Amino acid sequence: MTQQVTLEDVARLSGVSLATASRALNGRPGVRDDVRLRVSEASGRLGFRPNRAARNLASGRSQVIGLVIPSAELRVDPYGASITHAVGRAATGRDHGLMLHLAAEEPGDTVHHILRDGLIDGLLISTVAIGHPWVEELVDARLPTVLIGTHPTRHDVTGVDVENVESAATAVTHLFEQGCVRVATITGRIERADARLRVEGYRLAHRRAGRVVDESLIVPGDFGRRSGSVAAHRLIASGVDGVFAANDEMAQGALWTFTRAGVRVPDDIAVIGFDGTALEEFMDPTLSTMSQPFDDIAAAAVDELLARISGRAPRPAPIQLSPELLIGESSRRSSLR
Amino acid sequence: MTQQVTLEDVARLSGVSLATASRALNGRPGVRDDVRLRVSEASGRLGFRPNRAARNLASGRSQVIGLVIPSAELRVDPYGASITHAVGRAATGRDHGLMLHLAAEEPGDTVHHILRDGLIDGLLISTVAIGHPWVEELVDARLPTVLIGTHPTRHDVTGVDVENVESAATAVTHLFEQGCVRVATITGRIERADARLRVEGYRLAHRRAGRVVDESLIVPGDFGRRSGSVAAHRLIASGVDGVFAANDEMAQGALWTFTRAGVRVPDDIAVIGFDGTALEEFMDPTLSTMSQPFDDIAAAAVDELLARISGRAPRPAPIQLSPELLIGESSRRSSLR
DNA sequence: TCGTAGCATGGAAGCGCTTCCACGGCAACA
DNA sequence: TGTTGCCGTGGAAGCGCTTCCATGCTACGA
Repeated sequence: MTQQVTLEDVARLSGVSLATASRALNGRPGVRDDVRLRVSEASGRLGFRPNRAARNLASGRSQVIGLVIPSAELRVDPYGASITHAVGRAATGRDHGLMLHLAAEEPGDTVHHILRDGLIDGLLISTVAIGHPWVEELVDARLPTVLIGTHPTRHDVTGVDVENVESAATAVTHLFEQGCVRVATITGRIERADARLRVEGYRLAHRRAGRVVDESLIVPGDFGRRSGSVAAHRLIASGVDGVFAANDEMAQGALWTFTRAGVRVPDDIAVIGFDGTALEEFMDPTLSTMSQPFDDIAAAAVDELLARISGRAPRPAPIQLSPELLIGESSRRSSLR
Repeated sequence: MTQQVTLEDVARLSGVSLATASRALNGRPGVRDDVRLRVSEASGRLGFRPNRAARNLASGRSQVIGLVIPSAELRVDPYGASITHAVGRAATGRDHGLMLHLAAEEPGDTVHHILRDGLIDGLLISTVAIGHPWVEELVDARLPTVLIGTHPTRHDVTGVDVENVESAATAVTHLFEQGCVRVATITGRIERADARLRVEGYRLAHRRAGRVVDESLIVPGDFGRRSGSVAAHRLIASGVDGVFAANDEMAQGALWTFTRAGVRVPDDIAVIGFDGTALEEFMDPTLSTMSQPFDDIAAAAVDELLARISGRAPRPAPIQLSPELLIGESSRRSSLR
């Protein structure tokens, strides 16, 4: 019903065999130019749309890649939307479709679905999903896979990520440069590699500045807005004058708490986040952040995945990109410079 | 490579024919219970994963539906993420995959991609995409389609939406109840049906309250945060004490402008939005809104689409759901009650 | 002039599954 | 006991495409 014009029709109309018609339309070599033209013209005239399923079955490739992202992330964290968006663009730009797999909490079920859904050539797994036990199963399945993010333990699979340590250090150093002397950090879920690496960057910045880290200022969070708010509460009494939150959501939560508590940002406490998901405009104050190059990350991830799918598989090696320091009002202390 | 266990292996191991094995695994009638059990056991033992492409080719169904959503929407408007998320859940819950189609600005290309991608059984088109000229092409393609939202002109295709007029009226009435006497509205892109319907609701509320609409208080916006901010600027001098924004993004933009300008919310001006995409917590002040039942919308849309796919196609009729009034600080005027 | 390489083309075999149809066996009926 | 009918099963024909292989042709060099 949806399909009726088949390759055979095209072949017949252009007076060639199925084989030739197929070759002509797929740009395979060994077809005379005039024939190719005739076929493609016939195809156009008939409104031929190749049946993907058949092509997939015959060729073993579907031209579709999957993206696994935890259900909750897409809903509440702009990071998920940003990544999804960027991956979608990247996939489309490379003539591939994108199957979205929302990973529920229940483990096995998801994996089963994804693998059974078989019709994907490869899989992209978002950071936020890494650490879920079922991710292991996926990675172990014989399906080309690339992570978006850094896996805490496994190095047998390629991950594309921002350079977390150096970026976090940049953020903290920026606070130092604004005159902050006592800088805290609100961490992400510490099981996650990126969360740990950002703490490491926090330490690195201190080391570089010749300062000593006050361990009590490393406050655990979970990347959620609420946890940023809670952490901020704890920090108000601790005499800090700068806060580096491991993502923008927590930074926003902290900002909210500070504002409510009458703490002036950035004058009393300067704040900087990470990700670049909070629109820099239309917040009060606008948020400083390390903005992730989502499009570049997605492009790199998709390219890497396609390479693996087509067998051009270099050995797994992390790909790292650099975020950009965006200075907003939450950390700009003109008075203190 | 990714696939090696075929139905034939399962059939052989369980000592039945392909036909029976297929029937057994698909729950088709006409298979003795013990045979069915034997087959499913063999399937499990071999780790059989049916090849989707083959199944699709043979059955003509792919168990995959597509979601079209404008590229930009997913990135900047939480509405897109919310819808995508909800649809993903709904599709998965009904044992269907979800292909994500990010609609670029360029028209033809997108359509071509989507249709060529053929391997979807049906299509969901998000509100935000409605109005784009290429949507017409999609709707006209012989592919089951359901809209999420209301199409401004076409009624030959089913749409699932919130009851916009009544909901908008509820929001505005709520402002009246808080003591507002001069209420403005910031509209969405007026080409869109929902934008128009919400203005209609705004008028309806006035009519019900026996008030007359001041046309100058109907300020055009485009659903973007910035336009809310710009509109708010215009409104500050107009002596309004209440604003109904056609979505939360614009409400947030307005809130930002008001706060910057020293206008107290809700005391000077009360604000209410629409959508429920702004987290009600962690804003200052927290935003009142008409919260859309995203999950219900998605479920209804997917169900409707699946019905059409399987031929159980009732004639196109809009399905309408009701949002919920969530009262936040931006409109709660305890002092005035 | 013949042999041979090389190219464009067609034939046909699948890819792995679903499903129509025919068949054999059994129970229920006359 | 013979007939009818149903149920469970297997055979086999595709679904629409890709691709291997064989074929015929042209063009070239010997």
